[in-house]
Amino acid sequence: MTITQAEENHLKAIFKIAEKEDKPALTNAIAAAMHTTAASVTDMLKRLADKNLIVYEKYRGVQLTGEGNRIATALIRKHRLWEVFLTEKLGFAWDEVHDMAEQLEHVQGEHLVSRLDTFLGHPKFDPHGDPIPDAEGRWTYRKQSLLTTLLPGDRGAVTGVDDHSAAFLQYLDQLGLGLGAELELLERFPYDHSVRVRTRDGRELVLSEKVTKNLYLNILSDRES
Amino acid sequence: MTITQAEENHLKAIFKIAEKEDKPALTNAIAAAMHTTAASVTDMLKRLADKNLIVYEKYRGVQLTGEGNRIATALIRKHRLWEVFLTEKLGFAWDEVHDMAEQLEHVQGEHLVSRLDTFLGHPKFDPHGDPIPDAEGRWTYRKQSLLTTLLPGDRGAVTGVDDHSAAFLQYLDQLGLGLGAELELLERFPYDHSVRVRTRDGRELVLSEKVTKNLYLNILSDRES
DNA sequence: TTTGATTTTTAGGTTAATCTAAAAATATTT
DNA sequence: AAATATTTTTAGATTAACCTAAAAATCAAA
Repeated sequence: MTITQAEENHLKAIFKIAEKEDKPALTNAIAAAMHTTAASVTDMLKRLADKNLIVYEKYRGVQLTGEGNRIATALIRKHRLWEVFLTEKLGFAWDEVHDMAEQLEHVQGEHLVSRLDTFLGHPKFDPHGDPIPDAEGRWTYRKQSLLTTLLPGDRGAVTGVDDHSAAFLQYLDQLGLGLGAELELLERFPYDHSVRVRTRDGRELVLSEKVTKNLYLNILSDRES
Repeated sequence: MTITQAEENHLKAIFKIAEKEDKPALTNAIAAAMHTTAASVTDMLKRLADKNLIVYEKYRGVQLTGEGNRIATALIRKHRLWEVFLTEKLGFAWDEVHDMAEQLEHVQGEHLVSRLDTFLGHPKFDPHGDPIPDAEGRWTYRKQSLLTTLLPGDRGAVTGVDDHSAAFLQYLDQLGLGLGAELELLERFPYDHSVRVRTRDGRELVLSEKVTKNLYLNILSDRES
């Protein structure tokens, strides 16, 4: 049975929504993610259900079957590996690679993914810090916390972002807060939930709530006090 | 104006047919190259003519316009650069890369081709010895002759193939006649147009007409006699 | 718990890209 | 130059993937 690109993309969207919200994906949510309409999604859901890639109950949302899950995971794996290629090998910035990876992930070829993986040195995370599932679909987990959850004195290194927009990624670049950047939380401002931090090179920055809610860090040690 | 993948593929087929036959491409020839039907091609030709990518005269065949030519050339450039990537970087054999490159050539992205080109070191030929046009669409020419045209005593190095089938490429691998392999023509057999050659490492091979008609070499020196 | 709002589905298109079968044009051969 | 063969086009379908507008189902709230 052949799976089209549009079908693959819908499976990926369903996977991501179900993962984030931890419940069946709803038609509207999928439509928003795919930039299409609810009617188009309903159409597609029927097709995916016919192919046993999802379990679809009218008006109740959808869940991936084992096979649907496998396909979505493989697609995410390919997407993220190509993102690593584009940044590491071709020198693109982390805010430029999404659209290209979106196309590259659909390229089919015996051994293509595994050879790409080997060529890249079996990376575990993509340029945005998102984990890359292995060939068997296993995920690498790690402790990371939103910057909102840190307390004054806590230090951490940037491990990922929640907002993947080019605007946010470029802003982080401007601030010198790429993946791996270390910072210490100096102060929290309850008024607007902004925070003051100190970077490794001694710069002090004030980060808005919008930033702190979208930045993940792994905590390096307890607060110094 | 958007150009679809199917349209791009037809332009490429038209380019290759017109180049090889040195005259307008005919409907049937395009259909054969695209593995579709004459009726489908006629349909597509109308669409391409509407977009001013070809000059189409009913029953008379088609030629590319300047813009059509530009698109076809860019596509061939991308295809061949990706083939270099797949062989040089991912370790695929020259008979395995065509189908993947066929998909990769359609991936769109600002600077993607130029960065790939740079990453690969601006290769001038693909893994089959076919020239890679530069960013401005300029081709690299070089002298090469079909093995059929060599005379006893002539020596040459393999520069390319006419038949790109996996079967032929694999057979050449078996014979140790990859790109760059050197050989000397020892003897021609008029009966079946086969030839006897000696390879660099002293092996003697008899090559059928089917092989000699599909193998290009650059002649290294005049015959020794 | 009925009413109003929201979400989802259905009904009925559209477009690109294909197809087959039949008609028309061109080419070939006697 | 007719007759025949071949090629090409037209006519009419089909399928995937979308769309809008209207109907139906579910949810929220007075």
